[in-house]
Amino acid sequence: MRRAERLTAVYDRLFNAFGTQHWWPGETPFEVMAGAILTQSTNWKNVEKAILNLKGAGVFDPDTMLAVPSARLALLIKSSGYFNQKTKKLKNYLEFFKDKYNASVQKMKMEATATLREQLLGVKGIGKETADSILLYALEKPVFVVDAYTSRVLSRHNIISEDATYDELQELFMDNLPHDVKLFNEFHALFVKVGKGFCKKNPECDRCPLKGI
DNA sequence: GACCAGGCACATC
DNA sequence: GATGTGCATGGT
Repeated sequence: MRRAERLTAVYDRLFNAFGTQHWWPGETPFEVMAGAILTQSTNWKNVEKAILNLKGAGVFDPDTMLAVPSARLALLIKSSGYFNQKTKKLKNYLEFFKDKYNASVQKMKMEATATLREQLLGVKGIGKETADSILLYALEKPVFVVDAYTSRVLSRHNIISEDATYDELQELFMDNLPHDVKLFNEFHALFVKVGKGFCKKNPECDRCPLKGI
């Protein structure tokens, strides 16, 4: 089967099994941006607590967050783990967001995708997955987000090599699927869904919707 | 009480 | 370029 057909088959099976995932689980683009950093190597539940804390403290907007002393910010996001590192990362990002785009999502969206990605990757603490998550889920740019689940699920089902790189995986999707924001949004979310569930451990793959694909 | 979670930067070879 | 390590909480 051709690459494109194979990927479409994967998508169809996942979508038929799990349906719409309603991602990203954040209310605003800014919440997606902050969440993308906070969820690095961290369970989303722990991130939700951190975001609730930030909202509860009344500091969940770019200007206020930048002004909050790092020690206090770290305490507020404690539940998300790596809190000292993430405090720096958040502030680095917020400085960039404010300096370059006046903390305006609308202004940011007007910039070319390739330029945005370069700029995001230039922010210390923003790597490929975080940059792409912000591009797709906050700015609605057609960029495929790769993560540990994408690689795990696809390699487990012998669709890609176990040691395929981020770039290789991203190209696989970008070269073989229409650059559609809705499709990329749903597809990534479905990988997380199946990765957390049936594909987590080999034995459970018996009931995996991707079995035998 | 291990083990892992929607990464990333940095050091070292 | 590949490989190893620190960062840290909370759920299973």
